[in-house]
Amino acid sequence: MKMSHAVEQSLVVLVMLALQKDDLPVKSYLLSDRLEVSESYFKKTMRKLVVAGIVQAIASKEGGFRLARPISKITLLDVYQAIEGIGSFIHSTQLADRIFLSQQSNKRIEDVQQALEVATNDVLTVFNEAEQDFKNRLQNYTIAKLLGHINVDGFDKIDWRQVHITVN
Amino acid sequence: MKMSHAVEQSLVVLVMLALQKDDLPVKSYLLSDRLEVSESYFKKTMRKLVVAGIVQAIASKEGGFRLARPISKITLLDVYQAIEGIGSFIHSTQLADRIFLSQQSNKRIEDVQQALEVATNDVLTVFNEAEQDFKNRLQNYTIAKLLGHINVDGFDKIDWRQVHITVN
DNA sequence: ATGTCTATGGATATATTATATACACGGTTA
DNA sequence: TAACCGTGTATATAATATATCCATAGACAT
Repeated sequence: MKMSHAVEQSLVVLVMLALQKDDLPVKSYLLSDRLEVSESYFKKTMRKLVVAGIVQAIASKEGGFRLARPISKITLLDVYQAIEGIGSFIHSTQLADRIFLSQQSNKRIEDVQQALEVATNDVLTVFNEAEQDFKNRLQNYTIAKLLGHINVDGFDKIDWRQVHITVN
Repeated sequence: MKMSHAVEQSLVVLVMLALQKDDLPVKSYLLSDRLEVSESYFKKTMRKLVVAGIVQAIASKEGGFRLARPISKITLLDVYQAIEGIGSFIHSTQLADRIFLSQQSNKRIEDVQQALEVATNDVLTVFNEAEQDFKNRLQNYTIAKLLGHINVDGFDKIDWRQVHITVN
């Protein structure tokens, strides 16, 4: 159970785009070079962010990627789910139901069996609650919150399209 | 990012062993048959629980597996970590440090850069906190708690070594 | 409208992990 | 000591993550 590297890569890219001077689109190879990942793989990752409505893609000369909405409306959960999907990371087979089926009909057996099904269903409930705790924490942090130290609307912007980092 | 089926399987097995009559060891093929997994794979899973000190293995005729400690001292986190490992599910590459290295020396650039590193490190911090939330929830539930409905020390025990479920 | 450069989508390849199987070995108990 | 069980190793298969290539479609500048 490991989280994809694409999640961390996406978050770094979003921080970069948030600081892009004049909100100009940045080409994929410029970003993938800095991240030290292949451009092809990077573009597939970015596509997921496009589908999720987090970034905007411009297919044209002088095109590239830029943010699709304000960083105050992009949570860590949005990014996580754009990459990992919205489903749960617990695949719930109905294991308990198959295990405790009784061949006999007997009042006491049925009682034990029902209690067992309750117990095993509770296992899934607890895991789902734990996963929800995880996701709730991610939802409480936006990119804007992470960049709280930086005056994003000020003049400390960077033009990633230049080779060297510049400040206007 | 998916959790292994072995976690759910392990928990079901622990519930079964907790209800085993007279705490007698249960052979692996009896358990793997009920779980509908291969015996070989199942034994590898059980080995992890042995190493973690959760179950005890008896290699002998009339041997098998039984619980190594009381179910009040086996948490869902113990089982999760026995299968998935102790480590984090976030592989922390030091991505941020490689991205924002500046070639120039400039006071304002250094300031922005430092803020960026703070921001990207905060990303990892939040994810680690979220993971900790997940694990804290699991640690708060023991097998005993899940079986709260059942009188475990009473007479409603089951002998999984019999083909049919029996109640003494 | 046309040309240019970009993202897109499909096909495919490789690496890693999860799941599965077979078997020789050693250990424990009856 | 004999019988049986878990252990360890080697190996196979499935699924997924990561990576690459290339043909195509789309947007912008002119």
